[in-house]
Amino acid sequence: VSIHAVASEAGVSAATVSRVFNHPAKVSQATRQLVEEAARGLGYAPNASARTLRTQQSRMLGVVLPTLLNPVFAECLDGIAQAAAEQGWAIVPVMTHYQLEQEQRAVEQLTAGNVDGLVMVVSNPADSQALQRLRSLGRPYVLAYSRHPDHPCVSVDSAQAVESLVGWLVEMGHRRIAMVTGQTSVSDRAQQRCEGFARGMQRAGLPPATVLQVPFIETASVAISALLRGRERPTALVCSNDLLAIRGMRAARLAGLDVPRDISVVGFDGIAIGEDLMPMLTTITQPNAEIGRLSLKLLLSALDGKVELGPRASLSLHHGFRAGESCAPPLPTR
Amino acid sequence: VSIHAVASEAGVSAATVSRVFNHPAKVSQATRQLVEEAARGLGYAPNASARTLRTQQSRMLGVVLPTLLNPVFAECLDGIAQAAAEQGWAIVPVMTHYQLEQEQRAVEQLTAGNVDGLVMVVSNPADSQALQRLRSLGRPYVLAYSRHPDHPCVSVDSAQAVESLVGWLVEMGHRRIAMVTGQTSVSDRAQQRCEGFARGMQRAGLPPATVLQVPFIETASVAISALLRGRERPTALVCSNDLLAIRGMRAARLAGLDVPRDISVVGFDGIAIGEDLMPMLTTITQPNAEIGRLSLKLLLSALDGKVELGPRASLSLHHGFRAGESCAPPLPTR
DNA sequence: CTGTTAGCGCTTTCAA
DNA sequence: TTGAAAGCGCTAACAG
Repeated sequence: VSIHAVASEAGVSAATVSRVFNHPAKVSQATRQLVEEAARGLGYAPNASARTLRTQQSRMLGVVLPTLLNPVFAECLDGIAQAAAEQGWAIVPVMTHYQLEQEQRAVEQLTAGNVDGLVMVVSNPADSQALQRLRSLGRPYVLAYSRHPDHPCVSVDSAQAVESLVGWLVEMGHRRIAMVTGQTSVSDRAQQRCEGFARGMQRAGLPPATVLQVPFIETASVAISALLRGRERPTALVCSNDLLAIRGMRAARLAGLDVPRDISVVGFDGIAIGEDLMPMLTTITQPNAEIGRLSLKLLLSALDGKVELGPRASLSLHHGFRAGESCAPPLPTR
Repeated sequence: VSIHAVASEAGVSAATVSRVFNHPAKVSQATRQLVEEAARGLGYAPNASARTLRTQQSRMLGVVLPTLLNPVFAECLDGIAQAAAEQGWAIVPVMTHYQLEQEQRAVEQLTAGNVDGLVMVVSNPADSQALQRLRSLGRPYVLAYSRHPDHPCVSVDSAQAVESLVGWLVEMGHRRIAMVTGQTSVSDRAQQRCEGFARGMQRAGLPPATVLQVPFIETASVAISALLRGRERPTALVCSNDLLAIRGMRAARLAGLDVPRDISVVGFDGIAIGEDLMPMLTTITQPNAEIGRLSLKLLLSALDGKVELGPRASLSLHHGFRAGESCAPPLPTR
């Protein structure tokens, strides 16, 4: 059922039907009602591809993200989807599983697929050719979580967050604090968090501390256990994300340590499930859904021409802190 | 850069360029190479909407699901996305947040948006007009997780799973077993699980037991605490999903009970994070990613004409069981 | 306020 | 094996 069916049903031209849907004010009251009725009667809905072909606007946005298996990104995509739905846009998500090459392919696929813009979730500006490509194509895009002077980003200041967190732990009495992180070479966010950690330790006048890097999530528990079994083990563990922190808590318990009595654990991200744990995970929270929502809104503003999508458009959001139950002052040393 | 640009660059007609991309065998070796080179040189990629308009095939699939905030659905969508990417299809997810009305809208939006088919995740055949609509439109669709004799479904037999689970608990020594579930009126899966629970209890010769319904996730902890504070409290809690089970464990601990010593807790779904908890969550596992993957593949087979999408196409998968650490024999009564 | 017309980029007969 | 031509459904000048 096409626009012509509606047109002839209503006894008007296709152009008029089109106007009723796109510029209702340009059509007389009477004609409009006539057309609307005909459309309803036939169950007509404008054909999206025809409209896209004609207007060069698909009202679809691509979202490139590593995985949905980390709740951070699920929460973020949820925010993106919500904002998109509100504005009548559709989203097309593509998962890269942290593979640069897949990110590349995703961007290629999405741009060929006529999306009007993209949200790149945790893309790494340092080594992503995908971003270059987008720029050279002139496709509007926004980076979520990343921070970079050359791109429009929506993020929180992780480094500062971790730095102040370290201060908080020190105030609580901790001295031997270790950092656990994923591969810093592939994640600029992990890097920033480590940097914040280093700054925090330095500012507290403490010596540079252990930074345990666990490349694969599967081996995290093992590595953390080893760290905890050592003598002079840390009294607090700062983890670069919540999933790692949760594994850290498990590793600690398996090593016979009580959290938080024997060891404090802190995460980063603020995924919802952390609140339901026992002990509730202490963590730096990011407004994940909000980051998604705002990334999308920023993108839409740009498509509206309301905003120029340069680095100056970047948004820096506030992080939060969930006190939780996984931290406590260290036991007095005997 | 359109097909004509490539055509004139290569000194052939647009039709030939089209053939090179769609039916390479119909073009001579020489011409093909010529065209391929020209296309590469110009960075040409066929315009998706034009192609869709012409062929009436968008290579896009809609996915309607309640939320990404429950890892079950995130895992499922991950599977869907993976299968789609493998076959070169794009997906357009829409979240309903369990609102029937939004489900309706989602289907309307997606069909108008020219998706070639849809995966409906946990749609409730009993009260979803959206499914009727899809059927009357003749749009292919597959239900994930649902079980219904009139629709093509990909699911596991929850009732049977819970029934056997109850048997396992009874064998372990439990007699006072309670079920905790979300609103059964809106979820046919919750209903099935409760039914399996009832059957299991009956089969064990135990009296019909408490079934605690917690409509809102926020209030789950409160309700569960109340249940656990009662005298003659249950020694085991069967929860209709993992999120509920995790909250249940927290509620138990807050009530001063040790899991599993004082109370056993079992979940349903097999979300990944359950494995990292302390104690590791005992649960009936569903192959969530696989359910997504297979739903999508079934849909694609139907679009290929390889399969007729009737109820006979439904797939029943095996559930699994993760022994975990959240269950133990009940303490001997003094 | 409404209709006519042209064309978005592509695929597919049909004819050569 | 290739090209010419028509048309998928829609929108936006433009003219009336």
